[in-house]
This record gives sequence, C-alpha cells and structure tokens, in this order.
Amino acid sequence: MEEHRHVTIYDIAERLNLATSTISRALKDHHTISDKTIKKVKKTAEEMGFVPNTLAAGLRGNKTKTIGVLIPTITQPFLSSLISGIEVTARKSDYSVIIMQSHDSYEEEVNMTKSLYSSRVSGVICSLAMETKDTSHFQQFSSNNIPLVFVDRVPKGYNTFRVVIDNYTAGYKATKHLIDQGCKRIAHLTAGAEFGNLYNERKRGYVDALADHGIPLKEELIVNLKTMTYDAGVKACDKLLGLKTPPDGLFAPGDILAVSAVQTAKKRGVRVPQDFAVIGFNNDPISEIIEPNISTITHPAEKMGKAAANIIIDTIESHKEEEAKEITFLNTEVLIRESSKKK
Amino acid sequence: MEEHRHVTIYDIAERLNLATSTISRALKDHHTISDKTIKKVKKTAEEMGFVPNTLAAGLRGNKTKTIGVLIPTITQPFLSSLISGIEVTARKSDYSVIIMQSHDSYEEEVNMTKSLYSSRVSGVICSLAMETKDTSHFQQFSSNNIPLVFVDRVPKGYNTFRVVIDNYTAGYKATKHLIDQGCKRIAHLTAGAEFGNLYNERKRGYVDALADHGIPLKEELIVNLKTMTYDAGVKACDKLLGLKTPPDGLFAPGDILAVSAVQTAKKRGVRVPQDFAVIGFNNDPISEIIEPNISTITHPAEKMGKAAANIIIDTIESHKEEEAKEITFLNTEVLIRESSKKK
DNA sequence: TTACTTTACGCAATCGGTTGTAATTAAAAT
DNA sequence: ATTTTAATTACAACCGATTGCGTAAAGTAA
Repeated sequence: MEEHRHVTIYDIAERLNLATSTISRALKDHHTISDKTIKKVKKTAEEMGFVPNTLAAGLRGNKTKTIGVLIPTITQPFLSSLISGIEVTARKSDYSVIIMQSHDSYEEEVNMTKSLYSSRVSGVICSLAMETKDTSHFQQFSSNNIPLVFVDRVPKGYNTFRVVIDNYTAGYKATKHLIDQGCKRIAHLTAGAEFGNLYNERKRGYVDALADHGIPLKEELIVNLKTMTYDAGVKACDKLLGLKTPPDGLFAPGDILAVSAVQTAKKRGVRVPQDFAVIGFNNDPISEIIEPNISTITHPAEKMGKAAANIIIDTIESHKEEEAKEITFLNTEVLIRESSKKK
Repeated sequence: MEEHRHVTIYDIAERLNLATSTISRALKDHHTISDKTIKKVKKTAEEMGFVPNTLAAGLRGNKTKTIGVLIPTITQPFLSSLISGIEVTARKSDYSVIIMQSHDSYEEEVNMTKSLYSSRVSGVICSLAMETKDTSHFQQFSSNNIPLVFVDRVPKGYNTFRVVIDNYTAGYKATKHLIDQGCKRIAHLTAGAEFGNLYNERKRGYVDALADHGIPLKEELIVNLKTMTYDAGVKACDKLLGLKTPPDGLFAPGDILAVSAVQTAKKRGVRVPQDFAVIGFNNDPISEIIEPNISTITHPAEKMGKAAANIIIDTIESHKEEEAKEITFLNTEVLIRESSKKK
C-alpha cells in the first residue's frame, strides 16, 4: 500500500504560485481575496484532494469545534437519545462529538475531564456520575472559558449552565395522577441523597402531592434503592406487595422499575391497574410495548441534548465572556396509558 | 472570569531552566533523562497544573489517539452497546472516541468520512448506512494507512478488516430451532438486497435449513420489508396471519420485529407459541421482558465493539504496514425462551 | 501626472509538543 | 593526567493552518 502524504495548503500554494495565506483565506471566502482567486484555489484544492488538517487549525486558533460528552453510560435509552440530540445539533454547526463513559465512577470522571481538557474540546456536556459529590474537576473548564453544560444529573451550588426537567413538578404530577385515579396508598421507589437531587426532587413532588390531597405519608411505602435496576425493582415490589396492607399504586421514578413492578404484580396475581396502578418515568421504548402499557412521564432526552449543544455553540460563537449561566427547564408530560387507568 | 493561559512545557522549562525537549522527554520517562530530572519535572508539571496539548502532539506526530465511529444511529440497543464496547476498549489504551451518526444516509456518510479524515483520526470503525452501495469514500483511509474496520453491516468486495457474526449460520440455527419445535410453515421477514448482505445471509440460512429438513419453501411466507420497524412488522404479520393457511412459526431477523409479531398474534387471538412460534434476533433488552419472552439469537454487540477497537489499536501500535485484513467472526447462540417452545 | 484609495496578496510569526543530532559534562578506564 | 565512554541536556527544525501587518498593483479623483 502506497503511503500518500497529506495534501496541504503549501502544496496548493506551490502549484498556484500563491502564498499559503492566500490559500487559507481563499478557502474560507475571505473578503480580501478576489473571486477569481477563490474559484481557482477551490478548484485546485478539490483536484489535489486537499482536506484541511483540523489539528493545525485547532492548535493555532486554540479551538477545535469539538464537544466533549461525559456521561455515566450510553447504553441507556435516555442517554443514547441525549447523545443523539447532541450529535445532530453539533453536526449542523460542523462540530464533532467525543464520547466518554464514566460508568458512574468518580475517579473515571476526573480522568476523563483531564483527557477532554487535554484534547482542547471547545465545550463540555456532562451528566454526573452517581459517585460524584465534589465537582472541582470541572473548574478547569470554567477557568479556561470552555463552556460547560450539565444535563439531567446536575450538581448543586455550581454556577454553570444546566439543562434539566422540573423533577419536583414531574413527581408531583405523576403522584397526582395516581390520586386522581383513586389510589389511596401510593408507594414510591427512590434513591439515597448521595445520588444528587434528581430522585429527591421527584420524591419531594410525591410527598407534596400526597399532602396536598390529604393522603397520609407512610414510610413503609417508600423504598430506598441502591441501584435503579430491574432486579432491585423486583425485590422492592415483592416487599411492597407483601405488606399486610399493600399499596394500591406506585410511582416509580424510572420505566425499568415500573416494568419490574408490573411484572412482579402479575406474578403475584395482583391486577394492574385495578389493584395496583403504576406510573413510571422516562417514556423508554419499553413502556409502550409491555402489557399493560405503562403510564409514564416524558423525559425529552433528544431535546435536552439539542438544548445543551446549542448552549455550547451559541456561547462559543457569540464570544460572550460574561454569559449568564442559566438553567434551562424542559417540559415533561404525563403520558397516561393502561397501567394506571383505574377509571 | 479570569482567563488563564494554558500551561505549556515552555513554562515548565523556564521555571526549571531546562530545555523543552528535556521536559517533553522527562514527562514520558524517556531513558535518556535522569530519574532526578524526571521526578523534578513531573512534580513541577503537577504543581503548575500542566495538561499536555494533544493537538500539538497530534500535529507533530500525525497521530491523534482518536477513533472515529461512524454508524447509522446510536439509539438502537445493538449500536449503543457496540459503541460502549469500543469506548471502554479505546479508553484502556488512552484513545478517544468520536461518534457520528449517518442516519442511514449515504450523503451524510460521505461527509462524515471527510470530517473524520480532516480531524486525523487514528482509525475508523464503521457500520454502513442502509443507502450505501459504493464505498469509495473510505478509500482515503486505506490510502493513508488509517486502519478501517467495518462492523456488522459491512461491504462486500473491499479488502478491510471486518467484525461480524456468521449471519448465515445464525439464520440456519434459528430456523432449525423452529423446525425442531415442530413448525411446518415457517415465515420469514427480510429486507431487500440493497441493504447489504446481512439480511440476505440470514435468509439464506433460513432457506437452507428448510431445504435440509425437507420443508418446501413458500414464497408467500417471506415478506420483504423496507424498514425494520415495529410498524412494518405489525403490517407484515397481519398479512401473514391473515393467510388462508397461516404460518405456524416465524423467524424475525430482529427483536423489534419479533415483538411486533407476538403482539399482533395476541391481538388476533393467535397463541404464541402454541399456534405461532416466534424467534427473533439480537437479544435486545426488550426480548427478555415482553410476555411471552422471546427466543432470540444473541448478537454480541459489546464484544464486537471491543474486537473492532482492538484491531484498530493493535494495528496502530504494531506499525504493521502490510496487515492481513482478516474477517473476525464472533459467535452467536440460540437463546430459547417462551415464544418458541412448542414442546 | 500626482496623490490617494481600494483591492489583492505575501511575509513571517505563532500555536505546543516531538525528535534527530549536536554539545556538554560526569564518570570510568588507562 | 588523559582518553573513552556513557549519561544528560540543549538546539532547532518540524507538523499545517491562521492572521496581523506590510506592500504592490490597480483604480479613481484632482
């Protein structure tokens, strides 16, 4: 296999007897270059198979048109949709996307921020690892004017862009829906405070909805999970449905858990939704396919990705130094399907 | 916000009164640098918050430790697992991963190869877009000694690395399983030849399995789909189950299709598996959750990703110019679950 | 024709590591 | 004390595109 050397602007310059500066400017339609020259240069570049070296440009200009995405894992419908939204939006503005998975490890996350900084990404989008409590490893981006957007799992008390849903309201709405369906004993699965404020917020919505409708809060109906997995859900639901007075409804803050609840109920001969109404969260593909279909809360993954990417790109292109680091809230909706329809 | 300038090896050199070359070598434990100096340099680098600029290194060395991944979409269990495998493996060797989605568009794919080449990726892993027939846009990688690995949806007649499963055998085994269960009229969904040889191979396995077991091939039981979607599956199965003599089994080359088949059957009052045994493909998470569970063929996405990434990295690190461009076959297994158990 | 604008393009430094080669110094050998 | 040899470190070119500044050429007005 013959090894070609990359064609550079020097090669084009030599061929046309022009300066490299002229080539560089011509290729990007700089106004000080005549149309004639521009056309000639572009034609020659095409002929010679010239492909710009973004490394050189990036080194010189200290910007790479690259967005670093740092998330727990990509094999989760919500997160892969998020990335999809980021990628599509980035591409429109000719940005590339580098993906890294922290696998919910703090240590990995720290290393990956270094790696991203090292490759001089133009911006960073991150959904925090479960383990992460301290976010000082993100300071390097803020300090160097690299826009940083947290999505979904965001830190508190850190002045950066954030793209989230209103988890409190979503939790409230989900619970209220179950109340509206006549549920009196509504169970809830949640995760410990160490996981950031996401599940806490949903739980807060649940608690307030109960209170607002005069339904007493029963601690026995709230199960704290370590991991939000199918198996953990099965175990929790087995426990809940085994109570002397079992719940007649469940707000699961994730569709996987809702699925596990529905199937556990079925296995125990508990009818869904008649005896046990279930509502999930996320609107994962599976919620629509399982029988009965699972009511859920939409979680606009793709939109959130697009929003995050747009923030990055806008911030860069507008050269705004002192940008207000706003929080972007995206809407969620209650999607009523069979699993919660008591009426 | 104060804008720091990046700390460079020049800054370290100045501080320590050493040459930049010494700093550079010390940081990578070059044997010509004394341990004393190495320690001193590393300590100072740490103190000053030095982070190497990979762009500069990449520009100079013409290698970036970056793998470009070009796939139809990431919001598909198989593909997101594939990426996950790639990312994990890449990271172990300190490689980054750039993701691009062709959305099955030939034009996008062509643009993206340019973009990847432009950013001087060290290697490329690709699963072809549905539309792609001509693969000359990948020539730029081959010509420039950038290792290229096709995964799953691979081109024919192009001498590159390929990581695939044996679709023929998998199709054969799936069909044989249905035959073993006593099915006499086995239907099959497939896709036109323009989609590459993947579905054709599975179909070939289906055809041969029937022939080997003395079961006549009925054209009416083979439905050609344009897209492998849930809705397309429903439509096809409605047609199949509406035949005068409907099939008593189905080999669907994708779990989504299998799910649509199971649900369509249920809706029509056809019992699965008693009246209609179904086997899918991929072992998507959903196949395990739907009721009845769907028998399927495993498709080792994560492993394929790892294999592909390893090929890239090994090729680069071994500096082999004339590497044999082998095809890597990964194993698949028949996963027998409820949807096909007639016996 | 002279002076003044535009228009078009070239020069050369720059971004930050990397690396072949030369130079300097220290340690060892004679 | 002198020559070898080995151990360290320095010099400077290089990767390829970008860009501020300067200059030459062409055009316009006086």
